[in-house]
Amino acid sequence: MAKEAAGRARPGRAPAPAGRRARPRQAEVARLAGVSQATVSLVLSGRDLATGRPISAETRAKVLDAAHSLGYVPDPAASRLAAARNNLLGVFSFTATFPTDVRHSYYPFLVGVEQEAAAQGYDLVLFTGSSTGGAGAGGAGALNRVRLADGCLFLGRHAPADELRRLVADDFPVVHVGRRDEPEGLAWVGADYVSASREVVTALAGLGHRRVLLVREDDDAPASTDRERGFLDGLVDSGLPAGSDAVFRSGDPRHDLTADRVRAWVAEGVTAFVAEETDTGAAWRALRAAVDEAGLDCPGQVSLALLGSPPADLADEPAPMGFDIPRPALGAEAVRLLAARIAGGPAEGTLVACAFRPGATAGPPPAP
Amino acid sequence: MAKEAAGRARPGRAPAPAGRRARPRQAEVARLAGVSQATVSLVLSGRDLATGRPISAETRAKVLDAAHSLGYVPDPAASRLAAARNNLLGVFSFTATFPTDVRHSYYPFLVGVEQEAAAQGYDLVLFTGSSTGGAGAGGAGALNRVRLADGCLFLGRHAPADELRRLVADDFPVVHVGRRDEPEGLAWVGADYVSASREVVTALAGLGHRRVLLVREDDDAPASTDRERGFLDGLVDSGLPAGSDAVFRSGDPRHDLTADRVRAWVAEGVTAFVAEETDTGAAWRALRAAVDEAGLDCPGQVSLALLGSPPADLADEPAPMGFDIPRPALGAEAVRLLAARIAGGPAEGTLVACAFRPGATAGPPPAP
DNA sequence: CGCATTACCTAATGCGCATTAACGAGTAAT
DNA sequence: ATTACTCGTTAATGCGCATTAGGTAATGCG
Repeated sequence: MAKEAAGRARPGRAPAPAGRRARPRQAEVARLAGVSQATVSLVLSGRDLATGRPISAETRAKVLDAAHSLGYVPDPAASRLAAARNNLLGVFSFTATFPTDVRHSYYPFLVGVEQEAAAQGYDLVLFTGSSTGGAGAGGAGALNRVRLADGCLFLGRHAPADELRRLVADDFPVVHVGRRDEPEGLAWVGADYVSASREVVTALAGLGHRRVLLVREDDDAPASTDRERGFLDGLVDSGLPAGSDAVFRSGDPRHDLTADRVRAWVAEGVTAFVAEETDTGAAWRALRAAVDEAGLDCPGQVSLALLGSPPADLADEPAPMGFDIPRPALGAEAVRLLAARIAGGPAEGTLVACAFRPGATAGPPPAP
Repeated sequence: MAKEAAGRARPGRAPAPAGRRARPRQAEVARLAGVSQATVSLVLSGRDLATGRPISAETRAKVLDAAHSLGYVPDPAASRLAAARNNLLGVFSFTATFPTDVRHSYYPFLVGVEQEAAAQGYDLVLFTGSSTGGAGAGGAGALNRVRLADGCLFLGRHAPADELRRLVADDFPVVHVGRRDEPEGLAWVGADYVSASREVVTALAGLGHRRVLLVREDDDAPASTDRERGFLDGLVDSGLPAGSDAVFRSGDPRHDLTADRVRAWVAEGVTAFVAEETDTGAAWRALRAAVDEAGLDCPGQVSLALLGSPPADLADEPAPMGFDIPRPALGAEAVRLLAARIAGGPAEGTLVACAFRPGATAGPPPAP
């Protein structure tokens, strides 16, 4: 393995790619402090104190001073390559981040993420779904860019299962935001729709309602399924009939949910309606419209509830009974879980409780 | 530089950190394809075609096959280390980033930043003012953390001049969001308040107003100065008197701007009032309140305009005439400028045009 | 006073990839 | 046949950092 002693050429890197050469390396710090690069590494990583590796206070000070005066910052790529960590947490979003309607869900989440990340000593790397930067080509291995960070959060329903699976299989710390069973061993955090929905139904029952109807769309996402389950659980808990006629499922609520139909239900004894929350809020909109058109007074003659938050454009209307997804809390919890994963913790799923919202659309049922 | 031939120890890395060892390296691909690692790198990066470095089709195919069958994905950390750049753009905010009131200005900006960054092939690193991650201590050299990125955007008025100066002096690519003259050679992007303000005045003049008054706070930030200049320019352009009595400056508009004073101005012939925009919106609030209290009908008896966007809590009132800062555009422009800086471009300042907003608070002056 | 500690520090090495001088094999030109 | 190239591929090297076996004073012990 001896090197050729002869005067071979020296390939390697070109001297200086012109750009900025200002960023100081550990070597410069070492030179300035009059020590070796290894010592600089030891001091700056604090590994000396932690592992009982003795470094004299004088040397420490010299190194620290030199590093500070040079404005030294470790190169994250190098740290990472050297099998350490870089205090960077990735955030990869699959949803279109930009349309205005997402503003209301993505940002609050980010607030929580940022706060908790800061608390844990991490900075954030925002990976953009459409970005083609970095190594792999745009579409295919785009997800691999995240490996630069110590771990990564994934947002949005459309995370490609196979790529995620690969990451998980390689034991790269990943946390998905939103319940997800797909890749085995994937950690996730999600809102507890089941409990929150149950609570809404319980509140309605507590007000005296005996017949409650759920209006939901024709979608089998976990978010929908969970809400229905919670709804039915709530009915059962309150001793109310939870048959299949307690749920009205429609692929197009705007057309199927007519005023006539609402009147018919009311005639049958239904006094409260519950709508699931979706991206578009179609079920809720249809319900409101139908009730209005049927000439029914909302808190007076029928009670309404929404299993989630109202769409942004209806924010100025009186708040419906329902619950709010604690997005900042969700973000914070995701970060906590991710940090735990990075530290070697298990890949578990975590539910975060939603906040019940009494609202102004529910009251006692009308006297018979 | 000859290596010690003697049987020295071999320190280096521990054999295998247990965890993820499954990921194939270029070396494995090379072995499977029966070529060298260098060839794999050349083929996979496509650098052979680009730089005219010829690689036989046969070899290419062998390498590609091997890579595919092994599920090879490049390690971004290694790529970035070897390439001396990391395709990371920093975003450092000095304002409290996440408190609710900033929500409305920070996020739209970030939208533009992210979009343009993605387009340019960069990912984003969000540095948090309070985060203590990384090497340097928290408070003092916190700004140095940003050096981990290829360049950095700075938001907020309170960027410490000396630290910024240091970065600029080291030729670290920096772009400040908001006009700024402080550190010589600092690149910045800002909204063109001068033109936008002038446009508002011109619109008012076009409606027939001959006496227009600017209400501003007692602050000499560029943002305020620019607005005043644009205001005065607009008056001059329209052949209106632009004396010092066209501007009312107050350290505390809430107390100084009374209904009586407004009545007096109106009696003197003032038919339109313009308020500058500030963080708190104090001038605009005071103006609205005083006009209301004076019992003046807004579009009818006096016209009002705001040099900027109304504060978030007044978003539901009728939109005032004025202009909107195109925050996404500003963000995008900032990224473009930063990318140019990284590529070795000059440190220039750039203005982005604001969008005129007709609003509903201005009309023709009342007949005399 | 000689040898074993102890306290501090440094040399050497590799992580995975990109880069480039150089080399071997053809092929064309002299 | 020797030189002059072109083509295709490889060996060697380093990016910046972390890691660890030693080395070298300074100190302890009998």
